[in-house]
Amino acid sequence: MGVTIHDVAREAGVGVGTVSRVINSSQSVKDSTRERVLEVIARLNFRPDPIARSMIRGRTGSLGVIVPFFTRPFSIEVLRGIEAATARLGQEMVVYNVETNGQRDRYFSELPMRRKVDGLIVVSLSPDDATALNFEEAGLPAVLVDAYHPRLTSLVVNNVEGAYQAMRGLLDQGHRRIGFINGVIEGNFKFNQANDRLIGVHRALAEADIEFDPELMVTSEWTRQGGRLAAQQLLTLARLPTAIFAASDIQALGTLEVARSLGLRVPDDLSLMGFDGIELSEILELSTMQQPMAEMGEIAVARLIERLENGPQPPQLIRLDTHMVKRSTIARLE
Amino acid sequence: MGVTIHDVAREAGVGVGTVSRVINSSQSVKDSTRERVLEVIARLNFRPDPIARSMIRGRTGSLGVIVPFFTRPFSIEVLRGIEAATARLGQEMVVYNVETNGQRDRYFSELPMRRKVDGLIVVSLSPDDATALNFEEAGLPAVLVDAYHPRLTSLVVNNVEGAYQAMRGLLDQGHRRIGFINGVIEGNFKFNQANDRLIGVHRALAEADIEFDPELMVTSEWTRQGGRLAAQQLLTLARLPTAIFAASDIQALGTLEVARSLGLRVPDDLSLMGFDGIELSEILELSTMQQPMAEMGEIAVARLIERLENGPQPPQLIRLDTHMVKRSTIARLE
DNA sequence: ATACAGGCTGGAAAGGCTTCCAGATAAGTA
DNA sequence: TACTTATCTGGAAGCCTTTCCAGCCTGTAT
Repeated sequence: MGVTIHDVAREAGVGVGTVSRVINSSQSVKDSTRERVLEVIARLNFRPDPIARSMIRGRTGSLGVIVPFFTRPFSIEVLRGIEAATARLGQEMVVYNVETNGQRDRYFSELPMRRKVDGLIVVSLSPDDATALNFEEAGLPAVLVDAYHPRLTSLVVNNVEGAYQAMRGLLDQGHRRIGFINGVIEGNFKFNQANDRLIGVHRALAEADIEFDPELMVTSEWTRQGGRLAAQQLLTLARLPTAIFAASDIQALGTLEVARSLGLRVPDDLSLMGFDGIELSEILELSTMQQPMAEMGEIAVARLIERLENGPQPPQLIRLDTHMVKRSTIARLE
Repeated sequence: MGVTIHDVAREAGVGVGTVSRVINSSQSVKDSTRERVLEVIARLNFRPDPIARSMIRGRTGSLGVIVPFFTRPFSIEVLRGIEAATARLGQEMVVYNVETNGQRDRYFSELPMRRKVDGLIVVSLSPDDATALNFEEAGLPAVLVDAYHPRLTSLVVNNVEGAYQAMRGLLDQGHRRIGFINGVIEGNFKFNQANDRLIGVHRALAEADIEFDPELMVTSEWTRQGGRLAAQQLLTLARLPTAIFAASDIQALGTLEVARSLGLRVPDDLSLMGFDGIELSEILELSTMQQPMAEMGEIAVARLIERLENGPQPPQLIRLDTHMVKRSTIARLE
């Protein structure tokens, strides 16, 4: 315990510089010397202290992830991709969970100061201009996943197109009266997925020449309970929708529960389409729009590391595709 | 960017020692001095570098979690508790996911060397003696969750009692022919939850004066697919069981799926009892034995921090209780 | 007026590594 | 043999804090 580079140097009869060069596999060390040092390192079971290393290198070897409600299936899937990529690259992943606006703001403003992580991945949260600038000035590379800011590399799914296709899936089965449960607009931050999905819905409707009926659109939280509340509203309308598109699988689950409790059979009485493609959707046999969640995590790490190795890069907007996975919650309307 | 304690000292016309004392709120600083320094700190937006700090303090402010398949619902729930506790204490949580024995062994042997975390929480993995000793010698405090080692503080659920009660729940409903799907024994490591649960099953059976029928006990992996395989075996027996107790909810899910595909109605044709109490069990209306997962995570952090503050403590075995939550997958056998 | 205790303060040392510069050695050239 | 060049190597400086020790300055007791 506590064996340092000096101990190794003394024991091997060389200078500390040489030991350092061996550790960092610099080529300008004579083979015979290298071997001697290596032998001592092994014998003493020496490991360079990562803290001292970061101290001088200015890199910690850790990547931070700021993620709201990290136990949400969506977050978990993204985290899975991030973890896989960081582990592969010998980096560590530290997760900053946010459940309140206060927490979010604190992390946004504090993290750049304490340089405890080399880079930041922000999931499902779009920083405001001041925050983005702050990241930049502090020299903390950041990439966004499922969120967007013009100054930061952002990974998003084509929400407009995804929602459009989801609606088309329903429309193509003959549905005309389709409920839409959207996610609630995020705090005071600008960009959000919800808006794009709404646009896609409108486009599909317009294309099918169906007039948008406001009472068919309900907004709720991105949760099971939110889905329940929204479905409750939709499924007690005087004129029932024959299908519902929920902006997330988790809201679709809530819808499913309400439908069941109301004695509505899915898909016979009600067709249902989700969004995300979390594992639950498979278990529930829920039709959905699949997002490449883990892949987004992996790409985010790759971008971050690239930025770390090669210095500042122009921000990039990376748009990935969703695809429909048809399961058994959709039926043709006779 | 890059403002150090020296800059502050110069700007405030004091020595670095004084600035340090102000930062660390030592009381031996004259009020007038303190204010002057504080003013400069605010003006320069100075934040002490956490790396330099850990360098000298020997504490990093991070806790590591070694967890197998961290996306498993069980792991996530434990992680949730850990995250909540660490965040509350201003610590960071870094997660080391393990998916192979190699990974596990590497983390076990490497982590104590690189002192990147102040302490370790090991979930669902029981270290062997050499590893436990290694932790000790390296001075890395570790606590185990859902795992056990005599030299380490361990948090477990009363698996014997839990399994016993689960079986009693079934027995009390008149079931006599009960299948048991157990989890597979973990690698070459000694302690495991599976064994205890088996003991509980035996006890309940013995008490009910039922002879143990080996063909009713199947072992599979702790996964959905494992559950499917086991259920497939159990539900194609010549004499079908009227109930099944699965050692985890996730295996119960697999069982549910096989039952459905075989045209067996749950609970009419087959009663089903799970173990864990993950969110999915609620969604599926699955009866189960609830473990206090998040709570285990919180307690683990508390113990670790206590150990960190107050120095070595004798290892403790903390046993928590499970409790039965009755939902709709169990019916009385007529 | 002198001595002394106590409160504050400055700054060197330490913590473990990497990097850079200069020196030493070996090899090559005239 | 004398001189260059290339290859290796040693060790000091530096990264940014905290801590410890010594010194300064008051105010108080004698």
